[in-house]
Amino acid sequence: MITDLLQAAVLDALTALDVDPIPESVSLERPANRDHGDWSTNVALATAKKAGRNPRELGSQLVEHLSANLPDGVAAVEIAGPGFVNFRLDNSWLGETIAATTAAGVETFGRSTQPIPTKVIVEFVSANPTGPLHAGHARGACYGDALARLYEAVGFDVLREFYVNDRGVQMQTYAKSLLARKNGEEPEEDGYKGQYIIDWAQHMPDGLSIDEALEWGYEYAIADQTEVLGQLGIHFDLWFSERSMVETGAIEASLAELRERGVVYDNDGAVWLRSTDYGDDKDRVLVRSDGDYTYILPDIAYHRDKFNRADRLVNVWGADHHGYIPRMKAAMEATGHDPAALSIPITQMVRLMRGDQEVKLSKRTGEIIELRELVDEIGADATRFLYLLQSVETPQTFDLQLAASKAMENPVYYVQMAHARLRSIQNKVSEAGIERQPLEAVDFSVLGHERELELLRQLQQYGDIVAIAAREQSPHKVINWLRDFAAAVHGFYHDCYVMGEDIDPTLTQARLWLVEATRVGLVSGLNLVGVSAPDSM
RNA sequence: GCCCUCGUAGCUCAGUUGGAUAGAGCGACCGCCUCCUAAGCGGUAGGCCACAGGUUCGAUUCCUGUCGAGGGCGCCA
Repeated sequence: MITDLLQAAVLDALTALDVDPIPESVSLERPANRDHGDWSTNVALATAKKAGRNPRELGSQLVEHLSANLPDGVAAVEIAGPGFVNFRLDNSWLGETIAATTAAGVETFGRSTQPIPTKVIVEFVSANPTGPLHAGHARGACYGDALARLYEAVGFDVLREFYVNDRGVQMQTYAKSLLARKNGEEPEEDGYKGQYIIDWAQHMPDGLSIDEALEWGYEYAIADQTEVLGQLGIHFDLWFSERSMVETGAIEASLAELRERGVVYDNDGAVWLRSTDYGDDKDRVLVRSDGDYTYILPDIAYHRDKFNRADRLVNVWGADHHGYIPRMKAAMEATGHDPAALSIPITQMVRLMRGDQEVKLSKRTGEIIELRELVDEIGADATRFLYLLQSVETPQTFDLQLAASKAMENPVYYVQMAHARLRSIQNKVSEAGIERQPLEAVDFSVLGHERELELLRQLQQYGDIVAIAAREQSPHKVINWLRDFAAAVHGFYHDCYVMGEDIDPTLTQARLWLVEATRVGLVSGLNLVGVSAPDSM
């Protein structure tokens, strides 16, 4: 890697200049402004004070030393600003980047080649099995799956899990509501009143008992949720049943363990977790005075189970659950687990708009918009891409009109069109009877157009972007890269013709390889966010 | 009242462990098709990075406070 080379060269120079102390690491970054070269280090600024030197002066000395001993691939070293040292590369990296990218291919480009022996469980969606998924679940669904893909890309061993709250009063209520509708009656006061209950009840067999209705409704809801998630290309490795932990005794085992650790106590006939000892603002009831569990005890049991199977846990929760993070972390600490091994990204709320108009309810049912309606209206690719468009930490405004638009103003079409154009070039060239020659036979020194350089610069950055996106749990960074990269593709497409009367065959070959490398990058990025790369549009 | 998240262009949002002149898309205005899809490309205008302090060579970024927005504070899940 060029960065290793540069770091070593800078450290050598610092030693030669008797800088003391020598910094532990030399940070290299890509300057935002291209006039500042290809790579830049602030090492002179960072070390000057400790070493009792003037930053700008130290920088100049570094430049002098480095210029006299130019590292391979470096064309020039310059001093700038308060003491930045900037590196300008020669053009040898162009061909190298193309070769590396195409050799890696879409499956491995930008991804870690070495598996990390760490098991990560990403739990997301985890909606109640009492109805269809609605639009509010979409952000967590798209985010959770993209996060899982990112973790896989950097080498983790990843499991996707859906925690099914199939125990508790809501299941009874759900079953009663189904039965009521089956009999043509209104559900009781606090029952489920949605249109979907009426629709689903019609499919339910006659004469079911409440337990049978519960089982039937449970299966039906899970099947429905699985289907719509499948439309989005989201599949879970495990649908973990809360109820199963009653049967296996896992819940009682967890409670016994908590008692053993002395972190629970009895009061008012209930069993309490002493969570205030671990940073929570209140102690929490684990077992109610009527003997039933609150949600938190099964939750603890579930996390205990997960920690037995994995090293790191990631729970994707909606903003309405953020208040539960402290108690969950407290519970983990109380059970002897490292709270830092559990991370809980929160997805902020989404406002659905149709143009200027806020969309609160479904036109069809007059109720909360189902995820299925959303996917039917705008498609799976747009749903995934647009929900990932921005950081989940910030509330999102989602415009359905824009999402359904088949014009370039729609970011997902803009990016997919970039891929279609690359394919189009390849097809045209192929139709003209031109074959891409072996890499070794191609002269990449003919490349150098600003559009070409921009594509290659972005390809070079992609691996870093993936690593940062995974580390920061921010798939939207991949989306941003894709948008920038697509812009570079459209610019190249516009200004740099691959084939034509006035295009030298040597240039055609070099650009043909560049097109393929670019395509690999684009497809790899789209795969990471679960969006398709169509060959034509 | 307490807790969490957030506040950047007219709108929707980026901003990579604190770096150089804060970016992109949309909208507005102005250009570019004899040529692999103009479903595109280029340019111009548009900013007190909510506000006030602090930390330091340097703060949109870190800390504190104020104001504003959203969410949460059950023996519901």
